[in-house]
Amino acid sequence: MDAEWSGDESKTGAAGGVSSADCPGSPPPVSPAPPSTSPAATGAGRRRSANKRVVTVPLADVSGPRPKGVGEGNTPTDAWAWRKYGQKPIKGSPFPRAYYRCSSSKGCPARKQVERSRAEPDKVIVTYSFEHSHSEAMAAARAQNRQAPKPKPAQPQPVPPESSSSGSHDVAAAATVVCAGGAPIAAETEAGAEAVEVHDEFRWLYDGVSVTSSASPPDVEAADEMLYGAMFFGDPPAPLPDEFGDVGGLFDGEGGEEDAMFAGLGELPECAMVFRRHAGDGISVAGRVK
DNA sequence: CGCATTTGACCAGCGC
DNA sequence: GCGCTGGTCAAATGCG
Repeated sequence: MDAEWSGDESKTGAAGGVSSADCPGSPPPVSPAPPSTSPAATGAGRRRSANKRVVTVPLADVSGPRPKGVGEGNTPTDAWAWRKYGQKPIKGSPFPRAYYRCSSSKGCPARKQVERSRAEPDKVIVTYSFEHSHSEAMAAARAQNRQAPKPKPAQPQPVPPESSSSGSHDVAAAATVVCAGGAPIAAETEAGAEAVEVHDEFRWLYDGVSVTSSASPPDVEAADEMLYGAMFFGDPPAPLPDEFGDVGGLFDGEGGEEDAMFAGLGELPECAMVFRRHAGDGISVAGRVK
């Protein structure tokens, strides 16, 4: 399913089976019964087996014009305020994974991971973990606080926080699953919010690797070019897109492919600050990771 | 001045 | 038991 709580996400190599979590067409039974926000995954207990909800979103949907000024995870449409606290290259995936935590409330355990689907570069996978321990209003207020001063509308879809049942809602529950074809399986009230939310989330994805392989829709490519033309499409002589396009398929396999993938990265001139460090990690993969 | 993002290092879980 | 990978923390830097 698109949204599902996976008890274990061990070394499945990034969003391993997530890719399959596309939109089969069935509405995400986002059961409001989230796994008790166990203390797991809290600093001390870095639990990878923590319950998580995986949501796949088509990049096409998020390739829209991102309002500048909006933080990575601090989206205008998302009532929740997310703060990026880490990013790491995932083995088996050409794309890094970004870690966000709810900044709306101090002790809010809500977290989410955003990564681009390796199988489907035109899709991104958002993994939600834990629920928010505060009301959405709080988040909204906070978010607005920072966005209000912004002269630019930057709000394609001002999702009224009230739309969603306030109170103790977990992002996961509100998580919306959008179909790959761009067909939003809109399920919850925050459907739009979720979809749009990703917009910002994926900024790094674009920055990291403008993967718009041939599989990605033209608009995506255009967006990439527009957004990162100077960074990737303008500087790098090598056709990265194709590279990753192949990579996507290569990854279906595994093992040696990784090397190939990283080898490709190595070709990247100075692609991206994101890769600046990935290069190190990634390249190390050939010999020693981390 | 405050907040968010970025980056490096460290820790812990999981697989072999 | 060892090694690998993922996840989180903390410090530094940049921007609003």
